[in-house]
Amino acid sequence: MPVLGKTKQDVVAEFRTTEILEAARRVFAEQGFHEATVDEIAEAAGVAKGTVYLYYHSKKDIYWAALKHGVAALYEELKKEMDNAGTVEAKIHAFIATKVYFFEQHHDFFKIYYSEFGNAFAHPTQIHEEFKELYACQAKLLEAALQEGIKQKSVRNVRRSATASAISDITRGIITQRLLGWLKGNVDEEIEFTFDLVWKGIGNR
Amino acid sequence: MPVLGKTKQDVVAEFRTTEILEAARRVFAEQGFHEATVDEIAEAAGVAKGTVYLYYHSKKDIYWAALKHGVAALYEELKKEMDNAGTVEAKIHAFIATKVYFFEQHHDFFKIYYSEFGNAFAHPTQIHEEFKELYACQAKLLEAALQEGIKQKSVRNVRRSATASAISDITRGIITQRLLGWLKGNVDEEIEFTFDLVWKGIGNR
Amino acid sequence: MPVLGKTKQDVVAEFRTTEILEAARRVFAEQGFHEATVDEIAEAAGVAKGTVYLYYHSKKDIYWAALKHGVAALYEELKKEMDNAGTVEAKIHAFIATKVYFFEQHHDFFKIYYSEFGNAFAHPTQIHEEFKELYACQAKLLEAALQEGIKQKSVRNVRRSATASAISDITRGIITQRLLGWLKGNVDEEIEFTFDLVWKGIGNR
Amino acid sequence: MPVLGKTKQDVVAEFRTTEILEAARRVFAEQGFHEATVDEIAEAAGVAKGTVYLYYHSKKDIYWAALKHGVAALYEELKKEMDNAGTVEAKIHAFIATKVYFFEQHHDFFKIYYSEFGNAFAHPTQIHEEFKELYACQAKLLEAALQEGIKQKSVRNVRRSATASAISDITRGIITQRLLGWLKGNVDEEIEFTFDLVWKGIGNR
DNA sequence: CATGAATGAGCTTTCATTCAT
DNA sequence: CATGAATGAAAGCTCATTCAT
Repeated sequence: MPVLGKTKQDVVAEFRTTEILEAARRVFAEQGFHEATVDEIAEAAGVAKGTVYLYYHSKKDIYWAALKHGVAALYEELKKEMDNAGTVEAKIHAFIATKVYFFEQHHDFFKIYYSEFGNAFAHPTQIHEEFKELYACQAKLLEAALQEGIKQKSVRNVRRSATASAISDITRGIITQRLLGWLKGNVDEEIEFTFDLVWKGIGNR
Repeated sequence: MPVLGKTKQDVVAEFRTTEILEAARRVFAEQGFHEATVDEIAEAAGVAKGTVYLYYHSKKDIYWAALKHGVAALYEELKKEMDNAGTVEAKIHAFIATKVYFFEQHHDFFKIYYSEFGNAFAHPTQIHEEFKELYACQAKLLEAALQEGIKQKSVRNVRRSATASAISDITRGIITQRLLGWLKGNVDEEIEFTFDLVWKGIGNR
Repeated sequence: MPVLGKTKQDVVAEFRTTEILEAARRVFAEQGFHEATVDEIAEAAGVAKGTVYLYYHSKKDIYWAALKHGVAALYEELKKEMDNAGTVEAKIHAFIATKVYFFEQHHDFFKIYYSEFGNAFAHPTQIHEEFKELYACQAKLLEAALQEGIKQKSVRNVRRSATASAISDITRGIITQRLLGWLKGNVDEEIEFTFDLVWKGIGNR
Repeated sequence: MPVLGKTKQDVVAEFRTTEILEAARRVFAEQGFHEATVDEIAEAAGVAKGTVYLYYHSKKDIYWAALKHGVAALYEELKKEMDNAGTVEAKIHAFIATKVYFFEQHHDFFKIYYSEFGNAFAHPTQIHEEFKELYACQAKLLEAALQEGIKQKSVRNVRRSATASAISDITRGIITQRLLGWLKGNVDEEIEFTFDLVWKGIGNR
């Protein structure tokens, strides 16, 4: 029966997993972790509550899976776009633009992503260790670009780690404000402005 | 009986209020809003559960009071330090330094402060409108400094609002990383580095 | 100091007791026993909560005192009016009329009085034994009148106890309906109608 | 799977609903609405507390359901018996007898039923509006009979509404006294006596 | 006597999780 | 595999009662 490495059951299982994960993202984003109920997630996924527990051990598990899934997707996109960019300048621009665009398209996910930072303080459990690692991967992309720029003298000899964080923070700031409705206007303008600020801050001369 | 405007009862009431508020800050910081129980707060404050409700109407009330109290204190300090600073450059430096120092001394509060942003997305209720306003006051301090700088030509003609946010975001980033233990080292160095980055980014020439 | 058998303290105590009792009647009538709080009663009486407990042992105590006080007053009035009435017919008329008038003037009390019957089923404790006795006194007034009527042959040889109850029940029915607003109109008409019904029912020929 | 219009689940659900309702009736009757706890009802029904909430939204809901259920059953019986009675005299006799018998068999329910009147004064909320309507249905049965009697001249031209209430009140009085243990004896005698009183009161000549 | 701050038992309701079908 | 009825621990909040002042 198993053909091409995937049985019919595997396919169904994958389908269910994805279905539930996407439902979870929507629900968690709308309600937050605590206000969301497993019932709601199940309903949104079109399955019974018990079925959810066949694929995930607990509510926290679902949350963590949704978070991980999104972070991985973001990372993939960031990596792809930065690799495609030729110059260091272009790479940093790509980082900012890609992240902003990504979250513009996944508001739901950003809410989860962001609030995880908040929770990370509260419960520095193992779950957050993993989150930290995923987050660190993103930073490494930026750090590598900065390193390259410093070598080429196009970037001042800034502390890479701290600078990478700063860029991430500003970028997140833009998204935050757009989601809260404090910043309404053209996204591209926002991106250009931010990049300009950053580049002036770190560029040589 | 009432001497100096304060009766003994006023003193006790104030004592209790403060006691509970500080306990709440600790507990909320450790556990987050939802995980924290009123029982825990009461115990931490050394009073019975019912007593907590004599001074605050609900769990949310306590949380909001703790948040407001801290934000107000931060604002006062920011205002004082920025007013004392002579030049625009000094004002912006003061903003960054004061905020970092403040949270270095009030880790508990930062956790609450920060996670409030996370919640703000999920439930844009009235409580968050008020939070937004308090937060906006901080931004105004920075915007005013930037405006002055632009007039004096010491600052490029950047968009004040967005720039103010960017500065706030970077600053918060530093604190975040220090709290998460991702950034261990001399605070002052961190501050100088950040200020340098910012000033290079926005300064003329 | 004690003059005329009453010290100043006795006077104050009596004043407090009455004050609290009347406040209790109002509050219990408005909110029912369980919804009413001792705080409300104290406030309505213009004293502190602790003071209430100086004069009554418990919330139930207050309730019971309010009930007893009212029932006693009603009994006094019934007895007076029935004694003043010359004929048996007049006595029975007086019973109905006096009771209706009494409750017209003491709506508050009726609510308490009435609901006590409801509670009497639920908790046939000692408190209700006493209530039963007080209630029985009223019945005896009627039974005596009926007995007299039977002797004089103006009343059929009905079973006195059951008939007395029936008269009480109809009378209470009128008041109930007036309080619930199901019966709006002239009270006197209502009384006459009821008396007519009763007298036809029990009268000879 | 669904056979005869009822699936197995429907049967179970109906069973639970009934089970809980009957348990509720017992507990409410014994303790009264406020003293009764949902825990007790659950235990009496042999289910966990959470299960109760699967079938009823709130404690009030359960109470109201129990009340409605009983009132409806009483109405059905009254209607059936009165319809079966040929003469007006028989109809009125049927009303009294049926009501007394019904409550003799459902003491629990009477306690709830009765105390609802008490509560109706205190909180004239929507729930009591509905109760009033159900109660009014009973009155209409009697009024119709009286109307017929008046037409046939077997009944004096009494005010139907007030008379119907009076009959209800006396009937309730009998039950009350039997439940309180103030009246021990043959039920039928009691019924006959009451009917006699009523019929003498309203009958022509 | 009078006060009212403090207490803590007790209540309703929710919901993550389990498991028999 | 899928279901959803059943569970029961846990939490926020109230309020009768006490007692130090």
